[in-house]
Amino acid sequence: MSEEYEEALGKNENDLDEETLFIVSQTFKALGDPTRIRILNLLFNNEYSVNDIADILDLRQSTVSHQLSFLKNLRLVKHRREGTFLYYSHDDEHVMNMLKQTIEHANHS
Amino acid sequence: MSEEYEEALGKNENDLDEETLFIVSQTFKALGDPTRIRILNLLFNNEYSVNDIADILDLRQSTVSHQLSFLKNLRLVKHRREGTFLYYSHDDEHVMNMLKQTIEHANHS
DNA sequence: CTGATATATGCACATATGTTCATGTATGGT
DNA sequence: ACCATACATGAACATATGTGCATATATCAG
Repeated sequence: MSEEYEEALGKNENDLDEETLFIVSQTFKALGDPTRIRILNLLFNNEYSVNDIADILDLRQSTVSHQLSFLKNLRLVKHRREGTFLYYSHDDEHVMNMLKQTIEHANHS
Repeated sequence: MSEEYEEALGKNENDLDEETLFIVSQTFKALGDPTRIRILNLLFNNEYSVNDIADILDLRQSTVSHQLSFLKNLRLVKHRREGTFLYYSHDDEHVMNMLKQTIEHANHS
């Protein structure tokens, strides 16, 4: 048994509390789906309505709406109403930066 | 129809190619599970054998083994053999940095 | 070679997830 | 009030995912 092991056992200094674990996993889970990545990637520079997103990415309206709802619950996107239109935009700089970094990291590999 | 929309339609400058999409989503998916987060978090500073990890995190040996296999396929961890023991350690600084940042981000929120 | 320990792996199972269809709600125009 | 358009939502479905059991493989000691 290593000393590191003995050091780790008992103390849960090395482990994460349940709430942190939940928030972190939810955040990454949001970025773990191709459709949501495409949507967030589209929102990097501009805001778009639900139907705009569906048309540009060739997705069903309901699919986009469900995913935007998911992202909105996690406060990764926000929206602004204009008549019957809802214009969505990103709302978490930290997450958007991670996404950008990872996309770049993936592109030159 | 917005100008941004017209700008985006047709050009897929705004969309990601399939391979990038796959790599990025796989990477984030790896971080989207509480068990894998706990394992990677444990590996921040030290290497541990499979049974060490199972004992410390109170998980089944097969669960840990399965998840390490998952992480190893994505090159997020590597291992070093010593007799019958396999000592696992992290193998992707970029991913570990993202994890650390996100944990800190979650903790003071 | 045998036994003991450490780890990996295939299968089965329960649950989670993503998409679609159908329909509901909301807003504005006439 | 009615219709048209934009979006949301619930249910159903197929697929993906995480875990556990049982078993296979690997390495070493004797």
